[in-house]
Amino acid sequence: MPARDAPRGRSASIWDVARAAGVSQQTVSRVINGKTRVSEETRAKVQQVIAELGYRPNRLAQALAGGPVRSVTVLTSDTALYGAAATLRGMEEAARTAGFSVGISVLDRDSPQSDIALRLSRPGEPVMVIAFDDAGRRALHALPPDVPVAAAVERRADDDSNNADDIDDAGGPWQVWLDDRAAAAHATRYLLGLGHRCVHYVAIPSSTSPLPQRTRGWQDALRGAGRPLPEPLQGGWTPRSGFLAVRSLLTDRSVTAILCGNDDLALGVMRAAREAGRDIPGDLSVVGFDDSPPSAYLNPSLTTVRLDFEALGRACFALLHHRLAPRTALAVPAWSEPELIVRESSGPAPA
Amino acid sequence: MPARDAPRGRSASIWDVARAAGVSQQTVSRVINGKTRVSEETRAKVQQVIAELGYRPNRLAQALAGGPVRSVTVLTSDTALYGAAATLRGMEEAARTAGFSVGISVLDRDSPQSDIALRLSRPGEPVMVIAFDDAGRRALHALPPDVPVAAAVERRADDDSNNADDIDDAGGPWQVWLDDRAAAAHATRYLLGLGHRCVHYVAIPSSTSPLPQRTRGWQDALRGAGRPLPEPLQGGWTPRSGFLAVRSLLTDRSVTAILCGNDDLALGVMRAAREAGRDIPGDLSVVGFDDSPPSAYLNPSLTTVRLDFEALGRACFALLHHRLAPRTALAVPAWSEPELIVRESSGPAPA
DNA sequence: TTGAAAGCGCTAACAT
DNA sequence: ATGTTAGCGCTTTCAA
Repeated sequence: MPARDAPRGRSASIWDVARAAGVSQQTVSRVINGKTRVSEETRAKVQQVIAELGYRPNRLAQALAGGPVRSVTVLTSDTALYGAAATLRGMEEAARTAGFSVGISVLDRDSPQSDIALRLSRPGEPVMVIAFDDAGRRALHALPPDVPVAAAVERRADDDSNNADDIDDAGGPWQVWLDDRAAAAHATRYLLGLGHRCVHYVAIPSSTSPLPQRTRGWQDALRGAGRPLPEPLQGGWTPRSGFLAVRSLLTDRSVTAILCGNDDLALGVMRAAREAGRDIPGDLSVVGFDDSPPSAYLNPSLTTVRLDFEALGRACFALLHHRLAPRTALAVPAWSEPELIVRESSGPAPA
Repeated sequence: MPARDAPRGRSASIWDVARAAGVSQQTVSRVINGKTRVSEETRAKVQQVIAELGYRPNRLAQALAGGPVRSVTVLTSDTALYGAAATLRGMEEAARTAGFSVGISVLDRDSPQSDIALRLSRPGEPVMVIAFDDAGRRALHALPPDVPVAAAVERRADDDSNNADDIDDAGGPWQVWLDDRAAAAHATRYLLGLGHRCVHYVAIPSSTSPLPQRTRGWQDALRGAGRPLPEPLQGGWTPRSGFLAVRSLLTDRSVTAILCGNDDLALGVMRAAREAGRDIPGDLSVVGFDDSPPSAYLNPSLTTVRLDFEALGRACFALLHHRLAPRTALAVPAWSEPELIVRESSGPAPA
């Protein structure tokens, strides 16, 4: 066994452990990795030395030497948004539980796509993309082909659209999504069921063109009920954008129900309603999307669609994990279907 | 120059570039790192080949070979909380801008401290800790001594406490914090100035013992005004905990002003007030802490203390960066002082 | 200005 | 069951 110096300033390496334990460096490696080909006696001795020296394996070196992949980078575009933040939490938790270290890289609105590869710690580094919006989606497409990737996306893969522009399986089957479309339709039907003649919609910016899933679901329900389709109002991600989007609309008293692309928009809409002298839910019903944490405590509390972002994030990791190390069966944990949570902000249409 | 095979499946390495460019591997390294000792001609040639081959340096190998440190791991305990999430955003942005890759590891409520070192990708990996709460603080203490660390913490280093238990400079000077104490005092004085006899306080869980900064600031102001000090009410992090904490208190009509440890608590408090038939701000003033995004749009909109978490995160990285590579001067970007944002939820004491 | 050699800490393949 | 060897892709010496 080649002699190595004792640690001098630098922290203990696998060689230091090997020398102190009187075994080869390779045996230490076997112990670290839980391989079976080590006698109980030797294993115990090595682990004792590891504890004594405070040895911690260098994951960089492990990865470089071709060890199993134990790291993943998450690309996401705005962690200030509840959906992205919750999805990230789910991904991080699942990855950490599986022994992966998690890198995160936030996409600027206008970060050049050529940068994407440089955010990875090495060629071939596995990646998860939170691609609910356009920045995420562009990043997903800009990823080099040799990168193993799984993504949480907006649209469903089995979309029934005829629009060729909308067909896009660049991510292959390695995608997970929530059924926004059905959820939006369900929420809209709920409002129609309350007697509202029409339901207006304030849209979030979307990654899909021409029509995002939530917008489609809303249209599905209106069409199904034989109602006219008003133009969707274009909002952003913030309460302010919701506020601005509906301000003029609210002067029209025939508008009695508004579905919002997320809870923040709904917050702005409710504010605008208050300033317009509208009563919620007396003469205006407002429904949000996401069930972000404050929603249950707003005044009035917000009727909204609960989406299981955390479980979606966990499932996305499970998908990636399976892609990296296919085991017997692909076991992706299930996530809950979107669920309408009825609270105070919605009620029967005014007489 | 030793011959190497062309890339076969694996992506291009520095050797592939060297061979294709007809230079040594070392010269390619110089070009990558922007060293000056390369002729213009050679540099151009190498860069052209790099582009042709789609070569991307392997950051793992760079780090392993003793290159400059270009990665950092953030330890944080609950990214669902606005303060932690905003601080993380600031850290990530600053780090990415400086060319660092960012790892993130979320601390469980009861993750064993022995785990901490294993979350790092290598011994000596630099770390930032978001230590606003107890989990973060314990992680900060559990970090091995050879780890370069900077932390965003709750308490100020120059605390005037006499309690030895409270003195703790384990993190050394590599800490940044917001002046919670002064801010809480300011908010409390603001309420007293509106004519309120007393101000009650609903506390967030805290990393410092026995008394967290916000609680102290609140007490400072009450003492300064010669008012009695009610027991602080213990809340958690959620609206629900705020709701539960004050429910019984609100039956007492002499309670006219409540300061909350964060905006989520305030949300729950306002809900409880509504259910108790109290009018805000007519007969009850509520003030929050953090200025989280929804606050401006709540009903009523929330008077709160704005804290510049993102800038704090950026400053924390600047500190760490300087620690890793001391340059001429330590230039830590300034962050804003806490600022009271007066909105609709606070007003004069009832007659 | 450029090249060659050594080695970062580890794992895999092949010994024994 | 354990040891030896050869890299992983790069940066640092040191030489030319």
